[in-house]
Amino acid sequence: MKRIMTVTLLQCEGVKMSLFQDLKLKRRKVDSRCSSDGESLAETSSCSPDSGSSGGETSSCSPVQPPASYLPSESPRSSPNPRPHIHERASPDSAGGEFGEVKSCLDCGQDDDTQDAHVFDGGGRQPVSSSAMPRPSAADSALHPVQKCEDTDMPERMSTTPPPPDTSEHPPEITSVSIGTPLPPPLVSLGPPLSTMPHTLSVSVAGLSPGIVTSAGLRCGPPVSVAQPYWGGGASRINGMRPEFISGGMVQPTQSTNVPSAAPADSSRAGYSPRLRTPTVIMGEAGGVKTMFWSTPSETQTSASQAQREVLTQPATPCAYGADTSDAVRASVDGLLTLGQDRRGSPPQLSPTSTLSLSPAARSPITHSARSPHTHTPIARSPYTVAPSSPGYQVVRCLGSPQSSGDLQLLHNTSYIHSPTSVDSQRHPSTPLNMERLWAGDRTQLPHTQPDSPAALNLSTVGMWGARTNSIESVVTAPAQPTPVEEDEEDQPMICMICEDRATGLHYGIITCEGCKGFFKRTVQNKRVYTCVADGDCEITKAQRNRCQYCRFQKCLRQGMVLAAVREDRMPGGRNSGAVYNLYKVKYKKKNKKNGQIKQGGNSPEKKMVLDPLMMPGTTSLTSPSLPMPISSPLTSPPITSPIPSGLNSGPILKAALTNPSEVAHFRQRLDNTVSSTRERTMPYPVAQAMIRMLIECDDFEDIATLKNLDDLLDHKSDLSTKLCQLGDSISIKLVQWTKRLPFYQELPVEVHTRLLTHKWHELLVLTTSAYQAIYGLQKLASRSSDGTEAEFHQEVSNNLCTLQTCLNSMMGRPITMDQLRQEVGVMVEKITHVTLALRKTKIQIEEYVCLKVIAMLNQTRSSHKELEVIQERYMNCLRSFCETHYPSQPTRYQDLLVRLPDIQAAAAKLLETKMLYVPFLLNSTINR
DNA sequence: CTTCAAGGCCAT
DNA sequence: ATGGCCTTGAAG
Repeated sequence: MKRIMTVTLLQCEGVKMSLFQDLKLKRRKVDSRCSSDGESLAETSSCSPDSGSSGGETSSCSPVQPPASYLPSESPRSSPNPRPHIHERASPDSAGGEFGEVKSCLDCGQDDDTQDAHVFDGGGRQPVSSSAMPRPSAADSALHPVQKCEDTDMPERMSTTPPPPDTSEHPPEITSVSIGTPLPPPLVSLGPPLSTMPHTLSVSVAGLSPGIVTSAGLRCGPPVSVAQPYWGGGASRINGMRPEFISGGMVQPTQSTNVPSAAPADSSRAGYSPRLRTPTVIMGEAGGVKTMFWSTPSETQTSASQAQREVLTQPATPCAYGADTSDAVRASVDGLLTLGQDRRGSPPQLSPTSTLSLSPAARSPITHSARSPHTHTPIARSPYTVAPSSPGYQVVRCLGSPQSSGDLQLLHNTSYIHSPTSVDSQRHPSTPLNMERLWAGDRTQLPHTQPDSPAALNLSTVGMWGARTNSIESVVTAPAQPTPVEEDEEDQPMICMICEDRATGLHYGIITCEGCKGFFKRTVQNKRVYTCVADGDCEITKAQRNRCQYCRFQKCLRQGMVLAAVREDRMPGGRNSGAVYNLYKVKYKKKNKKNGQIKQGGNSPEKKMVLDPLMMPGTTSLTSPSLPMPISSPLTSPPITSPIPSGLNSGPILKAALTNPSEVAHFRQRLDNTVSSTRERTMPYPVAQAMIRMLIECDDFEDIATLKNLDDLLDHKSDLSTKLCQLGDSISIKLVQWTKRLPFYQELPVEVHTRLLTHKWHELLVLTTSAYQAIYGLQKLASRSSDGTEAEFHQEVSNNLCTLQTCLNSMMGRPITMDQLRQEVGVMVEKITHVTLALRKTKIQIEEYVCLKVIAMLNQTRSSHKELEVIQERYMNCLRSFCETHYPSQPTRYQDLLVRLPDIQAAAAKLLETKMLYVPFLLNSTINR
């Protein structure tokens, strides 16, 4: 409680809520443990009737059945305060919302809903509500990091916003970066030193005019000078944001040679001339709002410093976080976007080379000529696009939330679904399921890592849904010929994916009947143990489903039913936590026949199932109006002959199951016929190899994953906030540089890159650092084998915490107890370690890492962007090609890698939550010590 | 408000 | 033990 109170002083509602949720979660975990224990006890003491069953229950156990647990139905419900469902893993999005959640004006606190619309509306337009956007001048900012309030002239400033720069001559550049990292409340308990982790780390990386390799010196923005004051009671925070969160080139360049951005700390003193108006990138997270955006030069700096000036002069408020912070963020965005970066409308005339030669990117050992922009595969011409029906595509589509961990598992399982015939589809040899071990916690025998926590879910279902979507899309894209399936989709009953009985909805992740739903629930709740008297491949149909519980349950798992969806606390009603529910939540999205027509001109009504919260229409790239030509069209290749990865797509079947049960068998047959042809659609390895090579060249792996100035960071005698600012600068700069070097950089508008980095930078961070640890960490720990066991995990976590403790002790100059550490960063370290170990176990290669990184970045959470999908598919195909070529004996390697993305998201979310961005770097950097 | 996926009830 | 039907309650 004390903690809550303390934090409340610093937080706005969003943050407070987060903390409360956190506490509730912890409480719930305790409860769950109790419940579990109680259940176990009950287990051993009685041979249970069904849960909550009052009468008529026999006490007979199921075959070879140990006593099943029995939790009196009234036990959890009799509680006056039933345990609420806590979202185990708050998604980054849900944590604080996106820009759209910003409610009030940065300066006056007035509501300003109008800002939402133009945050990322393509750029180039003047935000109607931009009057709220402070527009500091770069020079002012540089000279007067803290200035008086001048918010009264805001409207005027806005009205005088210069027109968008001529992008044909000077395309927007990413040269200035800020990382906003609001002080994490939990850090309060770690004491002042850590609390000096600045809200915002900023850096301006100036660039000269295109084509000129400039002094890419970095300037660590105001953070250094203003960091400290802002922590004291938040007096100097404006809306919870440190002023420097808006930054821009501010200082005169002190040199004209390249300054290695690899050492931002060293180069941070280098400044830039105000005349070198460069775009600003603001990246970070404030009050739950992730921020990262950049803008064109002049305005950026002007608005940045202006904003900073005003931010600094805002009256202190005890409620400095949350929406207000978001205001600042959005205000900045507005201001930045005011500059007009609509490259969509006016394609950049400059070569990417000239663009890339700007800023610190120029210091890259990689010459841009080596990555000629001309080698970029045009979006619309890429012949190597992954069909939305592909497993990887579906997997990634489902990665919107960090909770989607286990969801991908079905990618492996679906091979079963892919079986040739109706009968075969249910009968298959499989690894025997040891249910005793399963209930004891051994989830390894589950169809590829079905998660055992609510936070990690089974994606299989999602994948199938996605496939179904594809199927629907296939129909949709043939507007003139709506199929019968489409026509009476709504009237058709659903069929159970387990027994083909009439389904009643989505249960525990898949479409099932009430019977299979109940069966699965009882089995899990009571931890029943079944055995099969035959050979474990009994056919499960409506008529025979009760003949073999073992095979029925096995099929439940195989088809993707999620263990974690069965609530431990038996809380009725409501929705599952996002951690569980989002993974398989599906929605029908009916588009208005007239207004919601398919972009491509489809005339038929579209009934589309999308994954929520991704809310991605999931349409194929062909539906993108911006694409001059179709990429891979279901029209040209009917649904059934479309590239369906072998054994990995049950979409058509599910689609049929949901819409027209009579077609199920037919679909199965047709699916089977196409299985053999899927490989032929794989991207030729030489092509993939070339593309991967380009990615590797883009990625200065070690540079981005480690700290060059670790010793300096660990020296507590120097200003910690400065060092952290520098670290933040370094991170953001490297990410921006990486983005700009990407082969497809020019294929997307700047605002899209902005959005991507805004939402993904922390995931990229986790992936990079974890992959680095996975690849190089073990080399340093030669004695340790990577067996992926629990013991190894705990050992690794423990080691990492020790490492952190040592580092923090050194950084802060005072001891931090392990308890403190565990409390504040324990979960985060665990999650990161989990990712690291998983990647290590897979023995991830750098080729795979670079592909994953791009895939992760391009993964969309809410909106749909066809170009992104196309590019993402391209690299997914690359990855698959690489995996298939180099690891033919590991048919699931591709999926194994993709399934790490949800874990990465989860870890990244936690990283954001703790705001201790330096942690993974500390862990990485110590590898070499 | 509606939706819908949880859990519960209880006849079989 | 099963499964049809009901209640619940978070999410939208």
